Amino acid sequence: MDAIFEATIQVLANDGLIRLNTTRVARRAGVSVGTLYQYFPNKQALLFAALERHLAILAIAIEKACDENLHSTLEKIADAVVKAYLRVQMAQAEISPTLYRIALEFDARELLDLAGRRSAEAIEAALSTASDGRFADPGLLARTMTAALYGTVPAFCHRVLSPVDGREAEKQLTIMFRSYLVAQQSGTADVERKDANGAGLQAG
Amino acid sequence: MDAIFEATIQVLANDGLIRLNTTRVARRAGVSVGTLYQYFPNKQALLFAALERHLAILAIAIEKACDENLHSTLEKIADAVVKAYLRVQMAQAEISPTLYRIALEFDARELLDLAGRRSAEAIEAALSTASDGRFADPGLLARTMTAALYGTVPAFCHRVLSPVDGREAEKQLTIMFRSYLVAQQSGTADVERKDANGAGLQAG
Amino acid sequence: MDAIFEATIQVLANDGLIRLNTTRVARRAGVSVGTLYQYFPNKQALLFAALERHLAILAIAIEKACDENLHSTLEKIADAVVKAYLRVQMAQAEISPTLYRIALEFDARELLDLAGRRSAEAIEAALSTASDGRFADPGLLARTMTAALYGTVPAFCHRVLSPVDGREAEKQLTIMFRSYLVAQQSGTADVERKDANGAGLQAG
Amino acid sequence: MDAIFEATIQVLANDGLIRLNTTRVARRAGVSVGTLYQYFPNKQALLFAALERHLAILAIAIEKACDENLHSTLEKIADAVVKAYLRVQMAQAEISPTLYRIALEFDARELLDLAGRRSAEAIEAALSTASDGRFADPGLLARTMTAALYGTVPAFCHRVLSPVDGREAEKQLTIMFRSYLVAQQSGTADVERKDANGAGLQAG
DNA sequence: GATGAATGAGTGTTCATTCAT
DNA sequence: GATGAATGAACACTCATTCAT
Repeated sequence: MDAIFEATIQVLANDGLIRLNTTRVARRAGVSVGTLYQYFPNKQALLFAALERHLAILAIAIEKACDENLHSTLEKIADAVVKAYLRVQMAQAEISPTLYRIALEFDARELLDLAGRRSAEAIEAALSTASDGRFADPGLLARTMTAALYGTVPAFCHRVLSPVDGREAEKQLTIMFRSYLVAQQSGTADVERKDANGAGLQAG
Repeated sequence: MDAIFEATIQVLANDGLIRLNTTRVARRAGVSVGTLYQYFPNKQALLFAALERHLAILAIAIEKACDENLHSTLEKIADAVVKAYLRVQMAQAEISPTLYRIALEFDARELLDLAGRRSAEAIEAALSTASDGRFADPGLLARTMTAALYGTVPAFCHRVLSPVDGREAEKQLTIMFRSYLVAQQSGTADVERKDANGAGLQAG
Repeated sequence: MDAIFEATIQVLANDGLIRLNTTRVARRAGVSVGTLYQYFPNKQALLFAALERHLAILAIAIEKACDENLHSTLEKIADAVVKAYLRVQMAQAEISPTLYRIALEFDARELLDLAGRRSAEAIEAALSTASDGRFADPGLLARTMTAALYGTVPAFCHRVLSPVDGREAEKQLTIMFRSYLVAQQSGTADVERKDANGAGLQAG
Repeated sequence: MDAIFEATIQVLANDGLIRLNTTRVARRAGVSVGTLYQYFPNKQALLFAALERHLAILAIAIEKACDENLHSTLEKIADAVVKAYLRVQMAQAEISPTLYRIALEFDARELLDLAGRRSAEAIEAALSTASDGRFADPGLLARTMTAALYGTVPAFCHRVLSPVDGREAEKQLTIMFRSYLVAQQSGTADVERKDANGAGLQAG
């Protein structure tokens, strides 16, 4: 039932994870607990579904941004990726910290990995076709960027709720990503020279 | 009792946050629940104490790294900060994701803010005395770096457990930080030009 | 569930207030604790409900006695009120002291006030229509009588359990009430002459 | 230790019976729990001691009032007894309801009986020597008066805290007691004629 | 005699899950 | 398929009492 699903999100936003229980979700959805358990085997499944959808929205946004920037410049790619990610996070600011709590509370490694992999692949595709640069290992860069993006933002997004602060975050992150890409491309950093073919961060 | 404290960390590492309850912690510490409650007023206080200690160790490590790199080059500062942060996180890899779960579960904003502020101030001091560069707003850079560091690593550190992966993470993060600092200093990024006096990310 | 309600009364009578706990009540009612908490939000509510019912029975008994004695003589009114009150108390002799313990343990002032007010109003109505007397302030008398009745009996009813002792109590109380009413009506008491318009005891 | 005893009264007045625990009492007395348990075998003994003292003060006050009114008139005896009882209750208004809670909570029948018996005996002595009346059974009257006094007042004294209300209570009770005595003496009440030699209320 | 840290049974309350209707 | 009453294990926390120092 889609109503149950919506109710989960609403309860999460209004009452928080601790006060979320199956009865409350069912009541909000206008059904009985029994019905809820006919659609979701248990509470965890319910929460995972909510997290899964949030991550899917995120991945789709990044994929779209990358698709629209194939054959574009590095600058534009970096800008688009950061902007796309932050747009979604800001729009779901109410629940996204809670969703990350779910990811930690239960072991949602797979879910995070999947979303991370989709994003990293999309970014890699964009970087590989960039009009103004080539990389030894675009996949490494893509995974690192994804890790930084998925890691940095949510941990702080409960502190970056206002549009103003969100804007600042976007600018600084954009600068960081752009300069990272440029640094890796030109190969001027000592460290990079030695380790360009390392595994990098696992995106996810 | 220090045994209670140690037991909390152990239970957190072995059983996870959901399965952590006061009785279990007490039993592991070899004392009774009553004794536990003589040292900690409630469960939250117990968990906050664990988180607080972890964050203090982090902040101290970064402060030390910065103090040792006053009047140093930007490269060395970036290297030292990243290395210091990761050293601590890798050493506490078992529990640090769980500790961050605590921070989300209960509202530990203050604790995080304090640690973030200490780190940002130390980094700012180092950047301000850098031998090879001046910044319009070193505080902004310091806060952004802190945010990126504190945000990126813990969300993924349960995935970056092995020393090998830890090394890779260190390299990529170092490149990112170095190039970010250089980009901000030289002022070549379009975005930066427009927004150099923005407030940036709130570190914490 | 009515079984839960009955069980509360039984546990109160057999084990006393200190040994009454939700689990015991539930077991006695033949249900689980969870079920109990579906009908009563918490322990206090459970106990208040028991007290409330007892007080309602009392108030109804007095109201009925007064209604049946409108336009009757003072003697008959006094007799009827005392008899009605004592009938109920004797019938619930097992639990009524315990119920008063509840009233003291938690703050049940409102509940007591309500029952007292109902009784006082009924008595006032009867006194006002008495065929053989007029009073300056029938409300004052009614409130004082209520206070004396509600106060005197329960504090001692665990000592006045047997029908024999109950009978004695009834006689003495009846004499006291009758003579009080007569004294107030004829105005022969010195004290009364000075204070006939005082506020009297708050019934409840 | 007398300090422990005082502390019990204070904690009872400030924190109430529910929040009274041995540790708190000991701390307030400036001693350790261990010391407390050297003077009182358990918590109940501690509370009984407090109740005992309160009841003793009450009994002494009534005894004194009666002693001063031997060979006096019925009116004066009634006045003196009511006044003496209320004086003590009003003076200890803060704790007396709580003390009665103790009496109900634990089984303090003996303690109450003792105080009641002392009061009843003193009243009987006064009534027996009254200059203006003789009674078939002064002991019965004395016990009934004690029961009414001990019963009526405490149940309502938490509602009759202000001196003003206390005064009103005193007046009405005095009228009731006086007229009761007069009624019994003259033997005009129908009920009384039949039952003058009944056992009456057990004073306590 | 005094101390106070340690004990652990006991309490109120919650909530995921089941299953008879 | 839908319901929601019933379940009962689990948990945070308290406090009377003990006993080694």
